[in-house]
Amino acid sequence: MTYDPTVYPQFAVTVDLVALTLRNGALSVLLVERGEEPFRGTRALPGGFVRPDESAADAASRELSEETGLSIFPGYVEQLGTYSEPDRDPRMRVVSIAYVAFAPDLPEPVAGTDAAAASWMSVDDVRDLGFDHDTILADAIERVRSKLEYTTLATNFVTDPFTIRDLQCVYETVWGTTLDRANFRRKVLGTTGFVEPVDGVTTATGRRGRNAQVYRPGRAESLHPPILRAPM
Amino acid sequence: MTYDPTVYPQFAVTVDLVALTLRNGALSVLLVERGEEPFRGTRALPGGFVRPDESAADAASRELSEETGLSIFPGYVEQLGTYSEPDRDPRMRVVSIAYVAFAPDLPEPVAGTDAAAASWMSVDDVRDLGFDHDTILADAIERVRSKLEYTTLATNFVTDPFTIRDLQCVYETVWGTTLDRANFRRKVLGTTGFVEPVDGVTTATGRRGRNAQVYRPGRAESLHPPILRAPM
DNA sequence: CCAAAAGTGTTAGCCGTACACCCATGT
DNA sequence: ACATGGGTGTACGGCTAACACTTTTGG
Repeated sequence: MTYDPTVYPQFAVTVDLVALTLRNGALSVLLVERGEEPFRGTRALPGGFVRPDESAADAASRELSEETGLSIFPGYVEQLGTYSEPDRDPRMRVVSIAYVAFAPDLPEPVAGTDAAAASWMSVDDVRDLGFDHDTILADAIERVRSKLEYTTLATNFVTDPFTIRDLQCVYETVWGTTLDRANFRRKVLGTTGFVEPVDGVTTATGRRGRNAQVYRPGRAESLHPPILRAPM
Repeated sequence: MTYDPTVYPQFAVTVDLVALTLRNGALSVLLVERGEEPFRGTRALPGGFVRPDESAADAASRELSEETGLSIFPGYVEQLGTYSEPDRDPRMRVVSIAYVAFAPDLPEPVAGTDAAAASWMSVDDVRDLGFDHDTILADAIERVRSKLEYTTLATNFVTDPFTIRDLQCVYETVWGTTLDRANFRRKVLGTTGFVEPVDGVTTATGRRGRNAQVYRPGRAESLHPPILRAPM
């Protein structure tokens, strides 16, 4: 035992953000192009250092606002996991706490702000991110896919008055499958607290076809029974 | 923007361990009694600093071996989450990565080693741990309860040749419920890859009643369909 | 009228639940 | 013989999957 624990080692601690949304019918992630070494010119997940007086969750929320250019980020954020391989950053020892954010379709980041370098990209087109961010992104995608099964997470991908069909599109896009319309409707409406109807019809304009009832998110957070995707 | 990101702040990084096992028919956790401030004399989760050249997962495995006094820890370890509130350690800024370990019943930690101060305690009897360890333990218990539903985690709580009944006891103990014996058996055997039969009967000695077929863990890691506990 | 989308009905099969029953073993 | 625990059978209710049908709206 040659290790002296009274002198504890020092680490830099960062947050990395996997902000997910649905854009153009594809699950999309917010990426930045790095302006400095290492990995200058390659894409990476947004993120930054945790400050001495804030929690990692606070740092994640702060960075999300800065990177999207929105004063308050309108989605749901949860911790994904922590990545701590000694060589994951070539400069120094960095431990990074990754967060996943789920948001409805957001405006394109505005030039002239911190968010200028940020842009949305379909997760199917993402390859060769800097650091270990390919791994982090893969973990985040697996997280969102499985959380759709047994939580009401899907409501975080649509804006407040939404239709059952909107919800179905979330499931179909994230899972890459198709679902039976009638059965999906019954399943959602049969789960108390998943959605609540708003007493007014919608989308009377522009579209063909009958107008749809609109809903808001309900109070439930977990689904009993779950909505299972096909066993593969 | 008065923050200078070129001078990144320094943190201490630790791992905290929630080692769970089944002892005397109760879900039990490994605890240590702290020998120094802060929280001297109170119980806490085992853990320690991450060293400069190891990942957090390596640190978790190393600490588990040291605290249990076993050269190799015979269970399954996974990351639980990271706890980073600025005031969670009164001495300094510490970010702690928590791990959960699931193990079959292990021998009592041996005196005269690092593990001397460690002991198993039923989670129902645990209160007032130091730091934020009550929160971490609660998160770990919720994790194990939900992972029983949709993964083969239960096999990590029993030693290699086990019976279906042994598995059922894991579920009943962790969930605090009772399950129908016949239906549980069919569910387990009907899930391909959950368990594999060993061609020999068992426990011919000591017990009353018919001898039970013994099984080993299968290759599957996830359960389709899941074994759902009652909706509460 | 036709197309498109929302909403409802219906049926057959599967699965979960509950419980009864038989088999093997030790006292 | 009997108690104890392993293993099997079965019948019923509910849920799911698949698909047909009706209703509403725009072109």
